[in-house]
Amino acid sequence: MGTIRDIAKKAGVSISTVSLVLNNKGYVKPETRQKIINAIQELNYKPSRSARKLATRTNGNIGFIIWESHFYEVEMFYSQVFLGMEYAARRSDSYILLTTVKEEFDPKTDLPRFLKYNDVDGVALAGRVPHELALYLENERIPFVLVDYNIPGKKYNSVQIDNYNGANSAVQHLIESGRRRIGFVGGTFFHSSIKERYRGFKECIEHYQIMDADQIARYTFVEDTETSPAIGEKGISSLLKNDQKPDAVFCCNDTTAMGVIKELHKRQIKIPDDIAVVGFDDIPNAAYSAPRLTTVKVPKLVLGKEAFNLLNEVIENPLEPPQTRIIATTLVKRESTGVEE
Amino acid sequence: MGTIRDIAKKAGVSISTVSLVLNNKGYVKPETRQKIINAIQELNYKPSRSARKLATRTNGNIGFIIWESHFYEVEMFYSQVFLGMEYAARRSDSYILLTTVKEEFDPKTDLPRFLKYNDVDGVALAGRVPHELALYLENERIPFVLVDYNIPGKKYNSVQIDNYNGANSAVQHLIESGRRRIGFVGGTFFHSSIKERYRGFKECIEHYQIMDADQIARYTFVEDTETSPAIGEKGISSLLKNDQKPDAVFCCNDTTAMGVIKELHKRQIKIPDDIAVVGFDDIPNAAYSAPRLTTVKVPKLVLGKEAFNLLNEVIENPLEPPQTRIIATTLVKRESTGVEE
DNA sequence: CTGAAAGCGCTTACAG
DNA sequence: CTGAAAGCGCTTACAG
Repeated sequence: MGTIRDIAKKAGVSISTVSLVLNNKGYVKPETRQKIINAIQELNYKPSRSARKLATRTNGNIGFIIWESHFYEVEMFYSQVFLGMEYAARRSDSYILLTTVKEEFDPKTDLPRFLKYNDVDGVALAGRVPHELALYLENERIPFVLVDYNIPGKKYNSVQIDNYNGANSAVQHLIESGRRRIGFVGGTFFHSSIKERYRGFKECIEHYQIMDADQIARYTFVEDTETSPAIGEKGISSLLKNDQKPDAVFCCNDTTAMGVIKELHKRQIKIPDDIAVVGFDDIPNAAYSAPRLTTVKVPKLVLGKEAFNLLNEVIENPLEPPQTRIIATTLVKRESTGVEE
Repeated sequence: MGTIRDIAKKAGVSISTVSLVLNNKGYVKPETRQKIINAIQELNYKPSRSARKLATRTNGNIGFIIWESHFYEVEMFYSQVFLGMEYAARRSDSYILLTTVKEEFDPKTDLPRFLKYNDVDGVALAGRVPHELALYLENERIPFVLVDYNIPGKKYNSVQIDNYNGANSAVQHLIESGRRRIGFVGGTFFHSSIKERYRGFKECIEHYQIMDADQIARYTFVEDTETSPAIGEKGISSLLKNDQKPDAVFCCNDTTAMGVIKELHKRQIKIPDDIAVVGFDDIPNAAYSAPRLTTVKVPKLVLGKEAFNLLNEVIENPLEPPQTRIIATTLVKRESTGVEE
């Protein structure tokens, strides 16, 4: 491989000059630059990352932390977010170190090793994470951003999905296609994103005045657990106990919607003829379920990319006030609402 | 944070001695060691990774490469393998750099940046990967291991699932529970693991002599594409055209089995009463499908851990002949074969 | 058992 | 426009 010194010798210049062209700094005479570039190519030279990082006193690494349980789940949501960050990182010279933390988290013993050994310039926290971890990062003044999550009562840098408007557009779509008794099925509001989706649902209905407060309440099913198909099954079963069956259901996410669909099948209730179903997320399965699921698509790669950009800004400029970046969603119309595009 | 020099000063020793205790090398008088340890704790000192890596001329990083399409798929298989590696890495001082490559791959333009810049000591290739990539690594003498894949005609270091015995035990289980016309549904044999599963299936049937070669052929459905539920649906539909319906199906993986189950439901064929179904992998869904799926469990975390261990051995000892490590599977009996444990 | 010194391969003022 | 020199924070023979 060789070192910068070999290049300098071969090109007949000093290592300072080589370093300048390596980093595209200062002004180097074109011929000199060319000689150096040639030498680099001939010797297939790659600068040592460690040496460079040592000299510049940076790490060039970014941490990506996710709940362990999310990694065991079926949904690929956070893998996609990671991939979005990784894509963005490819254009920089940083690497992303991915690791998990457990639900029960104590900074004293459970700190990811890149934090313990100070090997990252900043951290992205994906989805729900232990609050102790965020507090630790805040105290240690380690730059970080939350992705698709926020912590009540705290103002941190974060990248969020536009849950409110996403839900709003989904419900509007239902109303416009003639639905008048629209139910909601969801998991714990501990995730603010789900709370926001509910708000989007509720306010859209209020805006169009198709149901009164009492009806909304009767057509709302929320269980205080992590979302799952099981919630969907229970939820729709519960809504069906109303005297008048709902003619549409907005589910807090696709996973839940899958449960709803399963239960409706079981009861031989036709989708979308009897009841339309809408999800949120656009998981891979949504396009392949029977019927194919209308859903609010969350651009996960964009989420990751924005998280990367924001994090780097925070690293550059740690003293700026925290900001929130909102990522827009798009409604994907499929069979489950009967108006596939 | 401070540097090693601050510790030396505080403890009243030289930096050499601090380095010795940091690395647990040589012999340091207990009192001296204690003084140093105290200083480290008081100053909350963390050695600089870059400086250490520069001095030792190592990277301390390992690359993990996976097909991009695998990342978009529903299955979490390789995420789990990655997690197994990450767990193992936690006990060492290395980081794992995860990235993807596209299906059409040209080393000249598509090389992961950690290879381009020489930032890893070795690489794990997870699942099917471009052969050009493996050849590149071989030529460049970069240590690598294949995980759950191998390249025909090449002898590389690899960690493999015991597909043959896994399939064998699954089919044996079917035979022992009285099944006599056992079908096979699978995707492309390009993946040697699927070929091996088929071999395990076939040889088990031959061993028990429950079907002759002709029958085996008639009850085998293989489509030369990547596995998917769609293959399962098509496959079982095809097998059902036999005069005598099969009374069991061994699917090349759970994803395929899900398609089989779906199609059987549609045709109102009872599982396991009419037809028993077995999968392979034990994806999260397998335990929640209706009926719950009997399957061959692949210990993904172990796979990752062994890959990490083997890779490190290869890095230490690059000249050893390539080895293959086989990871055992276990049969998980559930409703779909009627003998849940 | 411990210290002084050289070296790892870069970057970055500072001269000129 | 380019070079000499110091420095980043470690490790590692080598003395003693």
